[in-house]
Amino acid sequence: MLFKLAVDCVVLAYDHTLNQLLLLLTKRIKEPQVGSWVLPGGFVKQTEDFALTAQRKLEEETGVRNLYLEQLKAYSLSDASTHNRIASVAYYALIKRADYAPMLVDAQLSQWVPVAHLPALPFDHGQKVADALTRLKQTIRTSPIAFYLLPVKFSLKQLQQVYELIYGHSLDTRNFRKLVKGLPYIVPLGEMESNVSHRPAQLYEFDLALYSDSVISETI
Amino acid sequence: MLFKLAVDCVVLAYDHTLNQLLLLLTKRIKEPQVGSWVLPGGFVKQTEDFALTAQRKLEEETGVRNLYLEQLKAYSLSDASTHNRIASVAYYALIKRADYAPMLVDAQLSQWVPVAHLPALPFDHGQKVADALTRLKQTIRTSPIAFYLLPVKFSLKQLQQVYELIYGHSLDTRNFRKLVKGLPYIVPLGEMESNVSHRPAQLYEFDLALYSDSVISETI
DNA sequence: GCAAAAGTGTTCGCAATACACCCATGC
DNA sequence: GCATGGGTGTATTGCGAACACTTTTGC
Repeated sequence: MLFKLAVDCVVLAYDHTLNQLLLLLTKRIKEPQVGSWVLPGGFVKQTEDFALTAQRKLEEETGVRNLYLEQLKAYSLSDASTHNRIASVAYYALIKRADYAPMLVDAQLSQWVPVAHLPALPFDHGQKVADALTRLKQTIRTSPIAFYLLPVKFSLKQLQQVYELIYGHSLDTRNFRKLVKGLPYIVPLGEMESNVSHRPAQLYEFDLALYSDSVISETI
Repeated sequence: MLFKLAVDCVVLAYDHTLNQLLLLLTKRIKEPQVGSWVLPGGFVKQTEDFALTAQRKLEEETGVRNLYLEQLKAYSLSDASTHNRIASVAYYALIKRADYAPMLVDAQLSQWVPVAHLPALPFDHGQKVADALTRLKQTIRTSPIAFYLLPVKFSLKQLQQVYELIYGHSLDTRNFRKLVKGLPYIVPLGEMESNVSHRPAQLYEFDLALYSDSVISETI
């Protein structure tokens, strides 16, 4: 029994003006389900492993190279009617909104939709998105991946909002800031927000080297 | 590009006399690597989804029907030399040692090895075992799956040992027992251990219905 | 000066940790 | 009676949760 192997990507970004997590969808250009909005993805090629397929597809569709990419799991498509069945491996990716090259959105071949108001998706793509969000919730508790969604320079408010969106509930601002200030790898830049009609926020940066150090010292 | 799809199973059991987690290995009967010890598994058949393949293989090889089975992830085999490549989906399973029908062990076609002293495994099977143990560590923190490894009636000492083996470090007995006694779904039977040359231990049972109740009441 | 969001400390309760001795059985 | 593992309670500490006001900017 032989399979075609597809890779599907749940690509998430954070829009701080909307204060929403966004999911990237593309328009199908082949049967079945031509014209409907689905997860970006494609078939695994000769020399690729899955992760490479996912990376290639994402670079084609978003122009983004610096991203967080992690495999979710494999799904067997229920549609076992044909001779060559299709199986798919789902990945989820976190990208910075600003890095996204919008050529495909302009051509109406892709769009961002808020995960809070997802349309029904064909195939098992709805399930994959749900699984990705569950995984993200778990992973963000133990791993500093929020920074893949945020601009390089961000305010603590933005950081908090990302956590609130992913957890699905609000956090206490004072407790959150207390916690963050205890982390050596989230470093305040001298810089402030500008052009806001209220008190400007201090900007911060995630320092990967300091994070690695802190992980090592915990392990010892 | 077409693939053959294999399923590999990391099957774990607990032996309380050895106080070890055991991994099930089978002897390969085909090239490549004939005669070496590998994870049990097989190819996905026409009408099956992966989980079904895993279940079928496990029943063939262990005779066990009541088990915990969860997908780990998909692996692309690096050996991309041939025309039809092989991809594999790994599962991990927890079974009760006593349920295992030992016909294959007797025939020297399979064996149990302590996970603490694993031999090097061919292909990427070593990686799969490592990934399974990592996943198990995470899952056991939030989900009562230790009971799939234990006999129906078990002592608190046995339960503690399972947690210690999976976590990889020892736990404080008094604190552990205090915690367990606070759980409504771990119920003491009147019964005691027998034929032990020391004070016999109280036996306990995991009550799934009570567990479900407690999960629901937490959610409300 | 007013609207709007940034920023800041203290208290409380609970859960995790550390720790040492008596008990019941088989031989 | 002794060897072996079963079984028990208390005190301390650290961490997460709750909570309200002042500050800085643009207009």
